[in-house]
Parts: sequence; C-alpha cells; structure tokens
Amino acid sequence: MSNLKNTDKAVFFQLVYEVVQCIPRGRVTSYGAIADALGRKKAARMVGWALNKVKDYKNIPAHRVVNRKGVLTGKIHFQTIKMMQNLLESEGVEVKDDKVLYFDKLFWDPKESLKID
DNA sequence: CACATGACTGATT
DNA sequence: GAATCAGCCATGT
Repeated sequence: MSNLKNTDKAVFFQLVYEVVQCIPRGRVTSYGAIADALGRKKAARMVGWALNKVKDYKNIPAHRVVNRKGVLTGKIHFQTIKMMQNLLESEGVEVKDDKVLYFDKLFWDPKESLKID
C-alpha cells in the first residue's frame, strides 16, 4: 500500500479494493475519501465504477461505501435493492431512508487510518 | 472522434 | 437548505 503515484486505472482499481477490504466491520466511508486517500480526490466516480464490478461482497464489503452524506446511493447496483441496507444493518449500522445514521460517528477515514501518501 | 452517462463532490445561487 | 453548475474520467454508443 505504498507507491500510490500510479495513474494506471487497473492499479487504481486494485487499490480501491484494498482500501475497501480494510474498512472495519460496522464502519463506513465515502467514495471521495477513498479517492482522496489514493491521491485522486477528483476521481470519486471511478471508485464507484470500481465497486460496480464487485460481485463478492464477502471479500470486498462494497456496502460500507456510501456518498459523502451517508446516503446509500449504490444500493441499486446490488443483487437486490435492499441488500446493501441489510448488510449494513447486519453489522449494526443503522439505516433510515437510505441514509446511514450517525454517519459522522461511523465514518472511517482511509487517509488517517492507513497513513497513505 | 464526439457526445452522453454516472455507486461523486464542492462551490455557487 | 434545495437546486444548479461545473469539474471529474472510465465506458458506452
């Protein structure tokens, strides 16, 4: 998890997956936070695209990634529309109206936690 | 190649 | 604080 100056998309995607795998159970983060931690603050959309290709939620907990407001904007890309919320709730994360409650408190900052540069 | 679209975000109105 | 705009960039047509 070093040498992040790389601009190759395949590497970027790989790093996204590694960061997501580091998200603790019961915690959440945002697309922008991940992109920022990877040195591409403006590439939040690409984080979403990377997660869009994820099918193995057990290996890569994509449900723990929401937008900056804590809204489950990616729910429609799961197998079922309710899967994302169900997965979060099964981990103790409260969700109401497609929004993570106590988002500020549950937010996990990859930049701070992984000390990436 | 041009143009539209989107698991985004920050600034402006 | 909601609506709108503008950057962002991989993908699809």
